[in-house]
Amino acid sequence: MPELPEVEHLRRSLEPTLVGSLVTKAMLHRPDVLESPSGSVQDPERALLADARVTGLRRHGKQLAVISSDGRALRIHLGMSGRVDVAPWPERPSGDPAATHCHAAWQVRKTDGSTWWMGFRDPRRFGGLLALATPDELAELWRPLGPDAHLARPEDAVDALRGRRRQAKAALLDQAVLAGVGNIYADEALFAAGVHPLMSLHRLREPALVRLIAELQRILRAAIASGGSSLRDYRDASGAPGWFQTEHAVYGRGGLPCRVCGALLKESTVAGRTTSHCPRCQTRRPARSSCR
DNA sequence: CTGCTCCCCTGGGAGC
DNA sequence: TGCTCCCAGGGGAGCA
Repeated sequence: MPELPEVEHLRRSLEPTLVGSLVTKAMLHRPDVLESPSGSVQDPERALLADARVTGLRRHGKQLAVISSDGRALRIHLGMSGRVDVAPWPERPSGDPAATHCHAAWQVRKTDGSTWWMGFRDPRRFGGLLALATPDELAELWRPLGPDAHLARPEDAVDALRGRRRQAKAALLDQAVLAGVGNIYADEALFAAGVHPLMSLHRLREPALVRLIAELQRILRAAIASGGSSLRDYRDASGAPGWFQTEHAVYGRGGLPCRVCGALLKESTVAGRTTSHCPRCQTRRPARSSCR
């Protein structure tokens, strides 16, 4: 599961293959991973953009959408374990372990005449594909989401958080507040900003909110530049892992010493998710943060 | 509104 | 080597 940086890295790595290309074949191996806003899908191949010319790849938060010239779009959500792979056609041999849990596949032809294979794999099937018939349907789908955590202007992201009576971590994880932040980057941003995960946002002063967003966006940018964090499943479209996980200051480091102050990081459950934070660097009153 | 709990599903690692 | 238990990047539903 990929969070925003992994999805953005995927979007960028798919662009050279997909944008401008023609979808010459679409295959659905597992019907229940494909839905439409109304629920059922009558014509799976058309829903998967068969015969479409791809004009762009858009991302909002953790969701990716393949846009075609006739208005159709396909929303890809990776869930916890989703991946999209591309490889030169013909399709990888069936014995290839990389072909397991491949629920949908495409053949695309680039303008240079080369033919490529693309596959959507998702072992846990928390992700999925959603077929949109028009640009309006995509807009409607994304309307409930908060501003994209990476693309939003800092002041707009601060607006999204300001005044909410919620625990800071719960708010960051809520896609309707700010889109794209998941468990890793929520913990990392809170640590970098010196904010305790249980701190109520409405008790944060303006400078603390500004700092939280600044640190969050800085970390997201750095993670995107690193190709994202690879824990277990995540790989980009060419199968390469990211390496941002080596930069994690708190995520997955419960019980280990804080890299800033040396205190032992605490692990707990916040908003239903495993959370680690530094008891010394992340106070409930971030204005008095003792580190950095 | 907010926060819980439970559920969806498979695979990998730890411990016995 | 094999079994069981627990955990995992996400998100939605139902309930207090």
